[in-house]
Amino acid sequence: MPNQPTRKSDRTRARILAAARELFGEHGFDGVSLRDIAGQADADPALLIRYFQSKDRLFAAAAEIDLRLPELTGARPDDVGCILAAHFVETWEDPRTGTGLRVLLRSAPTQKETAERMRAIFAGQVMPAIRAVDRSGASDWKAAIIASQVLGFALTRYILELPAMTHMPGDELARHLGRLIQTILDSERITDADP
Amino acid sequence: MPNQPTRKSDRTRARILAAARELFGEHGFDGVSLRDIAGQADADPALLIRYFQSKDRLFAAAAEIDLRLPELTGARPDDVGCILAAHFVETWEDPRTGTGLRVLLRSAPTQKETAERMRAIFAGQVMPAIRAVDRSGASDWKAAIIASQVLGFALTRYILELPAMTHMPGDELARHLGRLIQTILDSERITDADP
DNA sequence: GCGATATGTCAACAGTTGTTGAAAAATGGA
DNA sequence: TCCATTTTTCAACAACTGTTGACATATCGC
Repeated sequence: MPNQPTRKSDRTRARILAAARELFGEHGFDGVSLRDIAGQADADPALLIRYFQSKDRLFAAAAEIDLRLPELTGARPDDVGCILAAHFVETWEDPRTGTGLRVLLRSAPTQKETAERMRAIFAGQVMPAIRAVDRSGASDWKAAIIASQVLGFALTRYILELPAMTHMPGDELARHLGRLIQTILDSERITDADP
Repeated sequence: MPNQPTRKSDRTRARILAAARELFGEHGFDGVSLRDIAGQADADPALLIRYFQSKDRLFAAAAEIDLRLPELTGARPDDVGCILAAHFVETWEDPRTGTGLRVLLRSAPTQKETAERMRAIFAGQVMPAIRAVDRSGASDWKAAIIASQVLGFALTRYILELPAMTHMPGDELARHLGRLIQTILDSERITDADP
């Protein structure tokens, strides 16, 4: 039976992937061995290779994400910051999507390929979304600063876990971030003459 | 001769430390082996242990930093954001201080003790500095958000190296960041009634 | 029952890691 | 020169890594 709707191995494959996402998200690529993942998934280390070919490919599968940024073209310009911030908090708090993001952000600083993937996500998903709502000619620096804000919030709250950040309720966090994003979107390019 | 002004070994010790700072800052704790550092410092791997006892202690020595935040009590309130931002860019761009910061931020996501050290720096250096210039009762969340902004800038520019961030001139970066920090300092606490 | 295929287990490989202790070389004062 | 101390080198250790291939077990149509 080559391709039945649900094969026996698909469930263990999913178990392995779930364990990998959880451990990679908490300790990063180098902090987790295949035997660690195999132990958590109740599987043999050789199976991980059988199903995912290599540790890198397993990590790549665990780090697969889609930002699913909301459509912004129809939104009121003053609401864009709020919308983006709310979407950010939702995506990071929901384990189904947040775990993958944690995997990515946790390992990107020490894994060159992961950093490259984040750059690709920025160029392919974040920049187009900002361009769609920014009528000023050069919106690239706005996208970059917004990305730095969002990643700064994520880093301090979910990765470094600064107490002042983890203690903040999600909706308050969203309002702060929304305000800041809106500030960037509304601002003009800073020139040398600016104080 | 027990304690001459400059002993022979002090120079190789310094060479080892410099190599460690450079490599740890670029690849993180797990991405660098003692043999890598020894190779770069033209020394024997055993020497690193002899001088620093263990890899963890060597890393700790390489990650030793002091933010040296400027005295803000006398500054005009409207200038604080600009002052902090300028100090931030200087500290990160200067290799003497920037390398140590890179070591810290690169490894903090995967090294629990390094993350703990960053939390300590935040509590011991950043929060007091913000408290000194903020007259509103609760300035802790302001300090947390400012830290997230600063770390977001550092992460995207020096660690992930988003092109839109690395291409930005230092002074432009400082002006953007200064504006944002000032916005946070001037803002009031957000309540549920806030749109 | 049989045989084929899919699934899981086991032991072992070659390489790298941090760390150690003993031996060798360099250094400088007597 | 010889001696004592500092500085460096060398070889090896035990543990862990990703990965492999051979073997065992289960599953299911017939």
